[in-house]
Amino acid sequence: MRWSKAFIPTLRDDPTDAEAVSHKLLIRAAFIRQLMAGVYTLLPLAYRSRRKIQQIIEEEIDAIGGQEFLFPSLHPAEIWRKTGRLDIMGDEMFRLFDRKSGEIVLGMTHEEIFTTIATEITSYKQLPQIWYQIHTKFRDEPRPKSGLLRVREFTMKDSYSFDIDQDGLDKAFDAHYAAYRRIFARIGLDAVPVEASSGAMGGSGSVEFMVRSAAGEDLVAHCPNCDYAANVERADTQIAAASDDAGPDAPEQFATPGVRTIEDLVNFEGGAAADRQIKTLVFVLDGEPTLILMRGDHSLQEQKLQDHTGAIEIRAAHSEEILDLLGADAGSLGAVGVQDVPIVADQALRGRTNMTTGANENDSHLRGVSVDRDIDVSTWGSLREVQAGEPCIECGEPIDIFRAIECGHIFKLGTKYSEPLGAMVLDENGKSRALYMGSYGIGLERNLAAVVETHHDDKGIAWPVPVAPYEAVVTVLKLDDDTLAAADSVYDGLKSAGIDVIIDDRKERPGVKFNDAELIGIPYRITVGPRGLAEGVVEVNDRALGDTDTLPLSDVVAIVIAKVESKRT
RNA sequence: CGGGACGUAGCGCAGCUUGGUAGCGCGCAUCGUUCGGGACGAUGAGGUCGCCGGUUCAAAUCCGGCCGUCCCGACCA
Repeated sequence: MRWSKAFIPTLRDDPTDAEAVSHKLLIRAAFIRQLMAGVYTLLPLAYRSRRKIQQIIEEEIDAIGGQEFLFPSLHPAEIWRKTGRLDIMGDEMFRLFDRKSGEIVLGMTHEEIFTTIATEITSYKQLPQIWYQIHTKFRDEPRPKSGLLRVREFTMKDSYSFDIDQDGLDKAFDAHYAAYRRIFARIGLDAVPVEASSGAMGGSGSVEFMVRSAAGEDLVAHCPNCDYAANVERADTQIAAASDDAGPDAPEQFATPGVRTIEDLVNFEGGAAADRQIKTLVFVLDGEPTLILMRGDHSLQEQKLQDHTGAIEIRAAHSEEILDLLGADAGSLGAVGVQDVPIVADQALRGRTNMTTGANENDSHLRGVSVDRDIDVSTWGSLREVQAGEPCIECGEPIDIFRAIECGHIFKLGTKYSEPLGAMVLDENGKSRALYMGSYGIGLERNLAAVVETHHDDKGIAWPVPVAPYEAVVTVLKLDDDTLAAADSVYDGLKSAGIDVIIDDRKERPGVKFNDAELIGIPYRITVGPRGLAEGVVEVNDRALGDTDTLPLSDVVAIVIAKVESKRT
């Protein structure tokens, strides 16, 4: 490619709004343009990089026996209704109607649709199968943000495994786990596998691949000692042994004027320490008001509550609903004596005695509450969010928590989709059995942005060679016949060796060319100028290291080829 | 869904308070000088001021509605 003919409209002004670094750089360096909220055009540079990510993914999924398909994005709503996910997905699913008023949805994932073809698997002899596609997904995110990191239309590699039993599923899952580790390593991402919640996907287990980054939207609990890692939506917590005194025979009500928060009650004369308080939250789970009880110093993890209860729609109750239900405002709520409302309690409250909680009367609390004696708990669960510094569930050492970008997610689905959709096969005994399925996803553009988040400096992007839009740029410093001829010989030599190379033949000053190449992040720059040519040399600059070597013109092609090939994965 | 801000040339912005027919920087075009780390001069092209309505002799500016975009929150009662 000749830069003078390429569409690379490099900008030099930053967008005003502070956002993810990758977003700013991808805009400034002419990789992407926004079309509307959460929808982006990939310009040629970005598309080149995305295709390389795609190529790596295809190689690795093919290597574990994957077969590539192309499924439609338009789905009949009916199929989603069959598995119940038309409702579960809610507003996140784009919906439209065709000319016959037929209800259509845009695919946000493809478990149902792949399963329509999987019904054609009829015998255990055809198993196992791994099927995948790389295609567009549509998700009407409530709040798209951070450029390519959270969007409404994006490309996903989604694969699905079909097996006769759990053992087969485990093998397919492990194969994907290994393939994903190779994919992220090749792309240049340091992705940590972590235990995760399965959320709306359902199933028995899942692992997310997390890349540490300040721009990430997920929080990962990680133990530096034993390497335990889990999304905080899922991370287990240790239960500290409590040594409460028995307290009185019955709760005692006492006046607490103006006390509204846990903190207030800690500081109130005759109040209680935070870990001796019961925090009462009101949530509406699928329309049903429910009390959630937490220890005063603990935070509810909503995803854990959702996973525990199986609720689809979950929200905090409004203040009027709370008043209506319990007769008091938030700040004075409690579960003592509450009979007609489900009560979900965190396991940290099990067996606790002599606790303090709200009395369901404004400006009034109860002390001497024994949980087992005084509260009619419906179910117990692990509901609280793990905090940095608390003991690791595996080894007891203090854990740390870091922000991360979810770059891949793999699920064991079991028969959740095959049963309602009738994807059955006959086993060796002629018995009909539902397929065991797994699903496995990687968001390509998010991975592209994650690479930029983790590979940049004050000059711009520094692409790893395997995903760089161009592996090398030949920068021509002066457009005279001799310099151009020398530069063209380098360019042709690299190109014919299969190097992705671009020649910067623009009529620009050298400084502009250097800065643009660095902003865009091309890994190797070969600088060809009259000054060097007089000595028979050119320069090779390494974008990531910042090093510059001076090399004989006659050797430079072979050396750059060797450099590039050593970095390809 | 709640709160806040913004929408003016390809991009980044000023002008609006106090209404009088639109400007700055970058970029773009032409010419000249320069040119191994974001050059300079001259000339020039480019705008339905988000959309609709209202007030007014007159609206980018004031009022109302709508649309769009961004940010914060979505919990700790």
